Amino acid sequence: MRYSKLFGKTLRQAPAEAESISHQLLLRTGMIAQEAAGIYSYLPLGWRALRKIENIIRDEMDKAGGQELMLPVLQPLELWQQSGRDVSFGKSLFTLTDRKEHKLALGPTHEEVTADLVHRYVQSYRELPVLLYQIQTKLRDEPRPRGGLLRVREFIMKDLYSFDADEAGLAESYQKMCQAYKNIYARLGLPALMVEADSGAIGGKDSHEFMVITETGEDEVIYCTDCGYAANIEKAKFVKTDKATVPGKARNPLPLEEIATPESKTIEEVAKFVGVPASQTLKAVFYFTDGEFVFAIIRGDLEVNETKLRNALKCSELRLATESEVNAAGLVAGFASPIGIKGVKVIADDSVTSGSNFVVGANKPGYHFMNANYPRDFQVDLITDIAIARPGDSCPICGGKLSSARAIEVGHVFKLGTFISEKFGASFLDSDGKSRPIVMGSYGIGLGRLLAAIAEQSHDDKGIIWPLPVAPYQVYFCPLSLDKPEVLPTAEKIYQELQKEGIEVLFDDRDESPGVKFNDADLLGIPLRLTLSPRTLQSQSVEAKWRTEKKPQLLPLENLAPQVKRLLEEKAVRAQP
RNA sequence: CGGGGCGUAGCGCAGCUGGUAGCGCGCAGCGUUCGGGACGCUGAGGUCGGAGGUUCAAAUCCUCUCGCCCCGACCA
Repeated sequence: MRYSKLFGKTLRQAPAEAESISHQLLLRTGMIAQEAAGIYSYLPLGWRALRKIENIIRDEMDKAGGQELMLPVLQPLELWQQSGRDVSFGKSLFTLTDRKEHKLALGPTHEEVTADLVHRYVQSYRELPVLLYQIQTKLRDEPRPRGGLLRVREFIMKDLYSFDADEAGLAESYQKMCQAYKNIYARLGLPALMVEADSGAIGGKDSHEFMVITETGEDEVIYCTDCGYAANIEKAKFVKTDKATVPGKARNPLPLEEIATPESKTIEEVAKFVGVPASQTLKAVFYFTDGEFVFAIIRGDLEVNETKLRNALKCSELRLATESEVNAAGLVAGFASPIGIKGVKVIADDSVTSGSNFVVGANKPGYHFMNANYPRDFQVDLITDIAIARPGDSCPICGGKLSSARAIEVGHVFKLGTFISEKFGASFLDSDGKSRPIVMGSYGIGLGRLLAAIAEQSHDDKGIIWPLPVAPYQVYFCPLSLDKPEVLPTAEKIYQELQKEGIEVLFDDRDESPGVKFNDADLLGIPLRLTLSPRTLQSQSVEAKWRTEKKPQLLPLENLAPQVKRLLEEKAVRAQP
C-alpha cells in the first residue's frame, strides 16, 4: 500500500473526547472514526488489524471443532419472548417495528436463533456435540458507551455456542473453548487472566471471564498471588475471619441489652460510642427489588456485594431503597434492627455467624442493642454469602492475602445448561430412546475490544506497538529524500520486491521530512521499519528497525526481500505461544 | 437514570463585560530544505450544535432542545 493513497490520516493531537489511551491512539492513527456515542467506523488500517484478529479467532475456533455460520441481525421479537430474555435484557435490547407492525429485535447475541436452529436440525445424540459460531455485528443499547472501543453499542463479536448431550459433554466443550481462548490471547500477544465470573440471573453454574489487567478496565479482579485464585469482584469469595472476638470479652452469648446511643447512626459512630470494633457490630442495608422491600444484614466491617445479593434473591431489579420506603417498612434508618422485625424479607450475610454479642440497632431512634446473637435474638429468611471481597482479605483457597486490579474483559464463557434449549424444544433422543434437553454453553469474544485492549497495554509515548500477528502491515518502508534521483527508482524496486515476496508493506512514498515519516511509523506501530536513504545507499544497504527495539541493523540491498521475509518469520516463531 | 464537564474551520484551542470571528496544526500553490513532527511567501476553509427570545445589533445575554465526554447506577 502506498501511504500517499491511504485513506485516513494521522493526527498530531488526539480529539478531546478521547480519554483512554487506546481511544486516543486508535483515533490518532486514523484506524477508527466515531459516528455517534458507542458507534464507530473502522478505517482501512483499523479494519486490517481487526481482520487479523478475526482470522486468528476463526483459526482457533476451527481447530477446536467449531463450524462457522452466519446468523441474522434482525430477529423476530417472539424469539426473545420465547426465551424470556426480552425481559432480562430489558432496555439493552434494540427493538423496532416493521411495516406490517411486526416487532423485531436487533440481535445483541445469538443463543436464541442458534437454539432454534439446533432444535430443527438435531434430533439424535449421534449428532452431538455441535459447536456453532459466528463472527458478526451485534447490537446492544448500552446505558453508557465508553472508552472508545471498550464499550460500544454496535460491535463485532465472535460467539460460539456448544450443544452437548450431558453435563460431561458440556464440561469437555467448555474445556476446549477455554484452551482455544488461551491460544487466541497468546497469539495476539495479550496477557489474559482467566477468572471466575458471575453468570448473571440466567445461566448455569460455571462462568469465567478472560481479563487483561489495565487501569482503564471497567471490571475489578480480585486475585491471590500465592495460589493463583482469581475472580471478578462480583463473584470473588474470601474468608470472613472471626474478627468479632475482642480480647477480654466473653465469646459466650451474653444477655441482650438495650443501650442509649444518641446521635450514633453510622457504623463508625456506633462502634466508637460503644467502644467496640466495627466487626463487633451488625450493619443493616435496605434494598428494593422487583417490587419487594429487602432488609440485608451484614457484619459492620463488611460491605454488601450487590451481585451476590441479586443472585441470592434471584431478582432482576435491585436498588437501594429510598428513605420513604424504609420508613414505610416501619424501620428507623440508622437504628434499624432485625430484632423483632415483621413482614419484611430479611437476608443475612453468613458473617453474622462469625462472631457473637454484636451491637445492632434497636429500631428506635437513639437506641441500640448490645449482645445480639444469631439465631438466638433474630431470624432471617435467607443466610448466605453476600459480602464483597476487598484487597487484604484472605484467599478462600489458600488463606493468602488477596489483591485487586482493574481489568478489561476480553472474553466470557458460560455453562448455560438447558435453560434456553428447553424453551426452544431443543432436545434429542439418547441411546435409550429417551428425549432429553440439549446442554448448552456460550463463549464470546468482542473483536473491537480486543483491538482496544492490545493498544491499551502495548504502546509507548510514541504510539502503538502492534504485535506482529495483529499489525495492519508488517513492514513500514520508509525511503528518505525521495526527490534525489538515486533514491526513488531503488525505492520503487524494493517496494515491488517486497510485495512479490508476499510481505505486507506500507510504502511511505510521501514527500515528507524524515521526522514526519519516522513519527508516523512509530505512531502506527508497524513492527518492522525499513529505511532507505542516500546514506544507506552509499553502503548499498537498507536500515531495518523493529518497533520494539532501539538499535537498527543494516541489510544489504542485494536480495533484500527474502532477508526481510526471514526476519519476519523468525520474529513470528519467537512470538509463538 | 443521578452528578459533573464540553459543543467556535478536518484536529487542538482563543474570543464570551454584545458591534458580525481568530491562533496553532493540518490542507492547496510556489520556492528553499531533507535521518526524528523544517522554513518562507501566497491561499482555501466556519449554518460559532439547533430552535426561540431580548436587542438597532448575539459566538457572546435568557429559555428550551440536541449531541459528545467523564463519574456513578446499569451492563450474561
